[in-house]
Amino acid sequence: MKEITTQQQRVLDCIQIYINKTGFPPTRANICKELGFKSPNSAETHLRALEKKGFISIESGASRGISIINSEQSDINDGNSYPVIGLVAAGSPTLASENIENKINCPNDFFNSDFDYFLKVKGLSMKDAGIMEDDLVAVKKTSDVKNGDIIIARMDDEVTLKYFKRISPKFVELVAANDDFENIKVDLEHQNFVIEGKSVGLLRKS
Amino acid sequence: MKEITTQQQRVLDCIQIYINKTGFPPTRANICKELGFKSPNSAETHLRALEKKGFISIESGASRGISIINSEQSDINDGNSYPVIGLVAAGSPTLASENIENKINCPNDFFNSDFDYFLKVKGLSMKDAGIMEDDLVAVKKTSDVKNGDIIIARMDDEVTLKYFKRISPKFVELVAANDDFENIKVDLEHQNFVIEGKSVGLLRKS
DNA sequence: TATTATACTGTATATATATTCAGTATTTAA
DNA sequence: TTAAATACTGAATATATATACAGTATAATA
Repeated sequence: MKEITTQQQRVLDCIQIYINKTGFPPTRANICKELGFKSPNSAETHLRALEKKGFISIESGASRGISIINSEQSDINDGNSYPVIGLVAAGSPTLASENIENKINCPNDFFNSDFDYFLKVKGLSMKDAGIMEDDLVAVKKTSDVKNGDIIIARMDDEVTLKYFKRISPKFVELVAANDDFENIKVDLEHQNFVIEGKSVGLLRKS
Repeated sequence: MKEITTQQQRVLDCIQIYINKTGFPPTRANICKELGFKSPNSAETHLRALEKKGFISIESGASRGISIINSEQSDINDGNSYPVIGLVAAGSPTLASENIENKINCPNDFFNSDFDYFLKVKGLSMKDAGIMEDDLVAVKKTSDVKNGDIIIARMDDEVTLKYFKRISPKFVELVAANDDFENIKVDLEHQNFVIEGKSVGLLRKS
């Protein structure tokens, strides 16, 4: 993160205050009015500078398309607000903001183990384990898993929730809790396989 | 706060998710794209309905001028303590201290509805509904239940967790979510039947 | 029965807004 | 000392966006 100038800081503060007040970001004209500029281009150039330095992002063409990039809350929570991440068929369940559906406040000792985020379940492959569609699985990011653990695994670009079962040093089986689903045998040497974490709890809102 | 319809809830969720994702509220067109509407006026009318009911505020003329009104926020009491009550075959699940196994701290807006206590599940009669042994069901004390609700019912001295199904003015059926269990037909006139409450959420620690 | 609320499609438009271009001036780094 | 970054004014414009208007249809309510 590069250094910010006094004026740029004023503009950044102005954006934050505007969002706090109204719930949505300002236009160029709004910023001008707040800070006394007479040309929208004053705001524009400051915004572009802030964007270049990584303090904000600007969605091209969108009105009020400014969002403040918060470098503080690096990725995970620091208090007791946990992100909810959608389980998408393709792509990793990262904590990048575009994957975060919302956040849930809950004590950090809520489950028996600490955890990092909630994963919103799609499909019924773990039905017999009592995990239903739209359930929120509390996930602890770790690769330290043992047989019988419910794990979040990524193969190539597909993310799945399955029981973990090691069948030999080089082979792992991902076991579904639903007769309608096939188990997946993973060749650790020849397949791209990553363990994202394991389930340490579950939350259902209904 | 008036009642919200299913579609209005979808629009409200859509707005919240959009803000979480992008940092700024959606346009009418954005909402249409997300929810599959073909006319911006579909979004417009939903927004006006949500505004009228007090869920959002809309700044006239401003682009993306939507902000969500958070009615829950008023309670600073975020560390509420809820009792965990064991589901015992005989006897009512009362809040008397001898029935309280322990207490759990969780925000009072944790589930979609407010609730009164956690019920610790015994047995697998609701297995196919994703409710397993030792799960904690968040229970709202009420007798206002409708078909399909998962209810906590007491017959004579036996407490059970079942689906509620009214089959006639004088008969109710308690439906299990497990083929190994028989459904129970209740004669409201001749049997001692009390609805203790209904499930509004679930918590699993594992 | 009429009325209101809900839930949409489809078209049109005034205006809100981002963004470019043309300047001026000062300060900082190579 | 030359370029690049900062810090503005002022005008112009394509388009993004809110919003009104005209319909259709269904369910709930009085």
